[in-house]
Amino acid sequence: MIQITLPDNTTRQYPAGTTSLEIAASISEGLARNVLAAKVNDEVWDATRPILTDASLQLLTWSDPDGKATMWHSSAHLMAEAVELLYPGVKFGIGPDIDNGFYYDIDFGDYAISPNDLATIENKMLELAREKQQFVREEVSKADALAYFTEKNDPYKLELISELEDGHISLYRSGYFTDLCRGPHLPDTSPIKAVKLLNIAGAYWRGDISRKQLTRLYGITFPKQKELTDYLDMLEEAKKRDHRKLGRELELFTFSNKVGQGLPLWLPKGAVLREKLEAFLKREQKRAGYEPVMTPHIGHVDLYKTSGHYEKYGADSFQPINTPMPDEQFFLKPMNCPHHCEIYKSTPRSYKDLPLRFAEFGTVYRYEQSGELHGLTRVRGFTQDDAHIFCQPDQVKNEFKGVMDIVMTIFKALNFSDFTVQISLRDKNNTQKYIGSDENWEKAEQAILEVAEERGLKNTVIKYGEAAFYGPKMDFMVKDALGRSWQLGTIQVDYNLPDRFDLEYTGSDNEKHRPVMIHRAPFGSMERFVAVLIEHCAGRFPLWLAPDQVIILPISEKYQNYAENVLQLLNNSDIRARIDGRSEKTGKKIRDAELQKIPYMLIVGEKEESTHTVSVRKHGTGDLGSVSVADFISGLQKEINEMIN
RNA sequence: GCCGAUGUAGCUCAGGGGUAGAGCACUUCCUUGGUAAGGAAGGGGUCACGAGUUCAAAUCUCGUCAUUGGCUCCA
Repeated sequence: MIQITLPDNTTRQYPAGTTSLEIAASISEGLARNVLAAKVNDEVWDATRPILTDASLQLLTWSDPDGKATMWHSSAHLMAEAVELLYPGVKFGIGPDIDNGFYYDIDFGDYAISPNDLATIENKMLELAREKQQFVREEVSKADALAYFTEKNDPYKLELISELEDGHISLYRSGYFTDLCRGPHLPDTSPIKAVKLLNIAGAYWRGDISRKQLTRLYGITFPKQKELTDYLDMLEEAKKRDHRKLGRELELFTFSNKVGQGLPLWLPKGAVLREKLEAFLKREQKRAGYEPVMTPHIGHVDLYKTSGHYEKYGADSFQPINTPMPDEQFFLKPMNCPHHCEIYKSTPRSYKDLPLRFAEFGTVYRYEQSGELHGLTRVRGFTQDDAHIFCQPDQVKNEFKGVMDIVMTIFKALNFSDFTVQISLRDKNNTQKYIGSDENWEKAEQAILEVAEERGLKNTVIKYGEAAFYGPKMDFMVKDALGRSWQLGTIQVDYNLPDRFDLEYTGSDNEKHRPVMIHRAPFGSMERFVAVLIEHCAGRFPLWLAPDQVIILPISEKYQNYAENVLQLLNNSDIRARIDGRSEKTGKKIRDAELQKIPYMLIVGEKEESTHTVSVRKHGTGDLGSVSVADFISGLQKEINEMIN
């Protein structure tokens, strides 16, 4: 007999070799029907795999992330089976589950596959799923595995097997399909009730640009049709929030092929939005002891030779700007740090001067690959809300704390509550690939971890070996409407540039010391931040940011004068407002203002003019009744102050 | 950069070997109105660009450019 410990810490006895599925059945039949996989001693297993020793057991259903992952992984096999039946002879790469579904990389050979074919594959998958095909695990020797896939003529699988260790190879059979696979899988295909193949894309074999490009089919499955419908609705909703679409509709930004790919043009309303964000951060930075600096958009090639960027990125950058002088070259600046290092060097520094915090909204240019450009999130010219802190090693912790406070203030002001923090530390087993002393690394990493702890950050992920060669970092990732994680803010320690630029300060011991440099950008870039913000709030910006905060809607031309009086009062109080003076009915003006997502509409007609009031309508809410202009203004100001102070 | 898809009016799109259509937007006129679309008339397009096939190309073919879904990349 073996002893099984369940999540509630109760234990049960079963004969050795009992499966998780059988254990589930012994608890309740309903549970057994819903079991997709099981966590045995914290390892996800097939629910049909016999348990031979005492173990802790957690039964996994659709509500567990690991249960979903198992179902999607099995769905990838199911799709492969359908594809193999429909397109005999295709070769298979890999087919894992992902955050939202699964994919399979397939070499279709001479078959041409188009989005129109996806429905056929979906139907085949459903047909096969209904057969309740069992997933059967089979442990095989390396020789047998090689023999099987040689016989099947599947070169990609052979390559994968050749790298595996004998004795740790398993195959999974389901229906007509057998795949090299570690598992785990569903007991059978019956939970897969709804299938949607989402798109087709190219993907390099093993992610290697020099190798063959396979066709990647993306899909997702659900145990209920309703869940699929909801998921597809969610994707529709996400499409409506796409910042590229809203950017056009709300007249925030545009692109011109004549100006160039990936070079955004900010329209007046977008510029207001951006300026408000900048002003907000500038105020926070002033409070936190930053000093604004300004640097040019180009820099001499020697600057980037010193920084090391010339060697690393020179060939992939916008190419040098030549001058009438022979051999004189400048580069568009791809980052602000080298310029800021030179500012540091402009005068001798004492430990008493530190920390120094140089801040600049610096516009930089990077020649991103054309296929990578995407709306405002990936562009070739963008403005970083950059700052560089130069400090002593034992000041790192305090500076980190200060930066994190700024990031949190921003997230709070913009209602970003769904974010994660990623801390990237060095690989402790391979310290020689990092620049900087062990002592400083130790100090900085410790400081970052402590600050995260002290600030009570939830959702913190610590990644060892993810640090750049020049220092550990902390990134803030925010989820957008599609559930994609975007990296926004970043705080990064740098031991490299201070060395390369030979930065120094005189310590209390009257000796020269090397300062630590911290790069930080709470927004990341204005472009990316605005893009994520647009999708986050679906274009309904918080009042303090809205390009038009108020629109005045006169009932008819007779009230144009009164509308202008009201506008004047609003403008005098720094409220951004305009009048819709078109010869349209009020209903039409309201509709248009709602579509433009303007926070407040003020309807003015005879009644309002005679009583010096405005009839207030709030976006998305409706009629709020009449108030005096003065009361409206003070109410608005109060609302704004509560948001950003 | 690579693989696939797409490119028709400012926007969203229909059409399709015989020299272009709708809705919204825009202009003008009528209407002067009370909380999500008042009415009429009108202007606007070398159908991305360049070659080729054809009596004839916006439509078919090829190329280029751009957009787009991914991949790779992201100081």
